[in-house]
Amino acid sequence: MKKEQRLKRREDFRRVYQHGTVKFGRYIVMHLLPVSDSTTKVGISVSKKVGNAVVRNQVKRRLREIIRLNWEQLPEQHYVVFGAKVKSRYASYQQLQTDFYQLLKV
RNA sequence: UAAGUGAAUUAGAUGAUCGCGGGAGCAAUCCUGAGGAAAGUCCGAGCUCCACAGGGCAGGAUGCUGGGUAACACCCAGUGGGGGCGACCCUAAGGAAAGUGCCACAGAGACAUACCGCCUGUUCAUACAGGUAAGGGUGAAAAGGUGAGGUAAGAGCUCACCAGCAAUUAGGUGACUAAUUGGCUAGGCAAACCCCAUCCGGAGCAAGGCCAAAUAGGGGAGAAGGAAUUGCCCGUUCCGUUUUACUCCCGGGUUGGCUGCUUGAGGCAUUAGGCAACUAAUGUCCUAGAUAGAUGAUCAUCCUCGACAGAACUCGGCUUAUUGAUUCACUUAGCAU
Repeated sequence: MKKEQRLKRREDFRRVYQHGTVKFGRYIVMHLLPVSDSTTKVGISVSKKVGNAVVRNQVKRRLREIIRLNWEQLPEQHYVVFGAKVKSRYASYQQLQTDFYQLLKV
């Protein structure tokens, strides 16, 4: 994931949460918002409920890896925010990946 | 061999593919990239800004001695006390004749007191008066303890030993220790207030600096005094008393980029000093700097693959969490020689 592919500003996150559509998976939550003036950007959110800093980092890295390898499958010209559910701390890489594919299909 | 005590080390490795942060380079590419606790934010400093002639009070911290350090509540070496057969471990350990306060329940009595008992006197007797801390009972704690003498009964009343106190002498830088002598003595709690000694400005990298953008030069109230001296007072300084100083309230705007940002009371080795903590000299090494926040995924091999856990200005400590090993020194018990 390059820097320009990331969603950074607090304002952008708020827009996606307020106006976007939501899809729930087993371990992940996906927020989608179509935008006209930008390419696709992705943000990851892992709350402190998931675990301590080590656990949160692990979940973030796995999600980032999955997103990087499947970048082509994401919709174009969208802001996407992935949120990790509390269960995700027990999920393996494969489980997260299958969850990710299912969310994209729906 | 078993049980144990005290230290120290390590924190998976190697290779392949894809991928991320930082640095160098025109580029290809190369180099580099989390911990022993990075944690808790509990102490102490550096650094930055604010304030600062000075004095006093309040408040806080520390509390056996000597040393180490930039500093500390930390470390080292000792002293006293407590625990363990021992290696060793624990210890907020100044002052109780400056004052105040507290000592539950029980008990006659918790700091000045005779409940039972014992003895003496008066009395036929009950009872009363006096003496008495040896015995009983209560309690965490009750007039130093044990033995002997002594006495109406007793009591450091007398003596011996032990404990405690004071003085002298000796040793030690000192906490203190030892010996001798003396008078034989009326609790505990200061992690209760307090007293004594020593030390102490405030806020923190979202500190602070630069650049850019944006908004505003506003409205209302108080007002002859106000502000600074970051708790208070004295003192000092500054501004204002002609609406304009100043204070409070309302309203409006900004939270982008660069910098601070990693070379430091730094690590390692040798030598010298010191019991040690540590210090000095010389040589050598450069080892993260992100900002929605960089270390992952998959596979193979080795030996079973591991716990706690993720830098956010930087150091020195403390405390807490924790797996599997390895090494060294020592103690006790048993067996063999």
